[in-house]
Amino acid sequence: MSGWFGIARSAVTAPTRRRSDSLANRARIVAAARAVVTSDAELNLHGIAQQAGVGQGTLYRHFPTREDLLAEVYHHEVDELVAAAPLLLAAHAPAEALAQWLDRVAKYAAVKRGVIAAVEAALWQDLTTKSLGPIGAALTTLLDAGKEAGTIRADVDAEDVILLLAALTRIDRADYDDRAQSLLAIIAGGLRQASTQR
Amino acid sequence: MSGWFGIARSAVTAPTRRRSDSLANRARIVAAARAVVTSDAELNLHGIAQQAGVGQGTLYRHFPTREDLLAEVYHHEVDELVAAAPLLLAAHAPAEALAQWLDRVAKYAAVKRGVIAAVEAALWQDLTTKSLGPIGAALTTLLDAGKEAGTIRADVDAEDVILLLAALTRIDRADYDDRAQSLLAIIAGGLRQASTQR
DNA sequence: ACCTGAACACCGTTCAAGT
DNA sequence: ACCTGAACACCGTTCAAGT
Repeated sequence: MSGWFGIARSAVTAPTRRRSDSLANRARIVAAARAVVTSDAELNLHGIAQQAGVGQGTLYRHFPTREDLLAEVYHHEVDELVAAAPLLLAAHAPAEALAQWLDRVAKYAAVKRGVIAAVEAALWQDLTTKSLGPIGAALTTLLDAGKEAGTIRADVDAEDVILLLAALTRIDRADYDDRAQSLLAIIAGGLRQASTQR
Repeated sequence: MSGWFGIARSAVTAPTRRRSDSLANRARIVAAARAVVTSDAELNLHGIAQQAGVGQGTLYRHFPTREDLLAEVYHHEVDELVAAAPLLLAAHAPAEALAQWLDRVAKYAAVKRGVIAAVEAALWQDLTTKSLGPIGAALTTLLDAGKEAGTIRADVDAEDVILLLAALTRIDRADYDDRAQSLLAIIAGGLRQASTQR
């Protein structure tokens, strides 16, 4: 279910058998990063390496960019979002399914701001590869269904939505709930095809 | 015309008479920053100080944060945007005026990405002061007119729009024109009150 | 009153040496 | 094959000394 689209999550794990210390280090790095991100905020790479008890070089070997690390930390959250798309589509009309999916993204983002960063990271990672990545694919599914139904604008794509979603990151923690809802309402509304209008 | 709303642009220029070398330094710093921003990108503060021929401390004295500096560099652009709002409102229906104003923002952003950063900076600067700043005021004027006419959602405000506009910064230079238009269409559409719909 | 620039702190990145 | 950690580069920020 989580591998709903056949895209490799991380090319870092090579086909060759890996040494056990390497795997252990990788796990400790991810655990340390998750702890930092979950607690308050701001992960700095030196600190992560130290808390994980590995050298900086080791961190780099496993995760060349901060995005790679974040993507791994939010592995599960991303999977859940990806899995939710077809389920929502089965239960609701496309435009409504999309709105609910966006809502779910906002909920994740409320708990952990990094989720959005990870969502972005997942996209940027793959943008060079021309493929959009699992999150992009999930979004595309939702958008396409709506376009076919005539309730979503034909001239928008997943990248548009992800770019706009990045705004959630900048909201002040204090008034996140209200403002996130505002932004999502604007985005969801803007994606709708005003077929009955005018 | 530019001071259409009685908000001081910069509190750095104190009421007391300033020394001429101070003024000259300030001008040179702004000129250097403008040159850097206009040419390609990435302004680093050490470099600006060096190109301006002043010490780092001097740069700091004049512009405590990078945002302060950017805001000054884009002084004129911000003024023009602010001045455009009432003119557009006089010539078009509110929702249309808003759409055109957003379009103008995108045009500025196309030439110089920093404009958006400055727009954001201008807002963030003043967010602590509770006032929204000139750009926020201009946007509020546009939104309010639309709300009164019943063509703009009543539950959105200037900060929502500015948060979403920040997405323009992240667009790849290569496909800026197309994608900026997409994003603006979504934003403008999402701000509209779907009064005739449903 | 304002300026200079050495110095500090922080953080991402690399690489020679180790096992 | 993988790891370590000193070292480098970069950049924002501060501050003692100068005029």
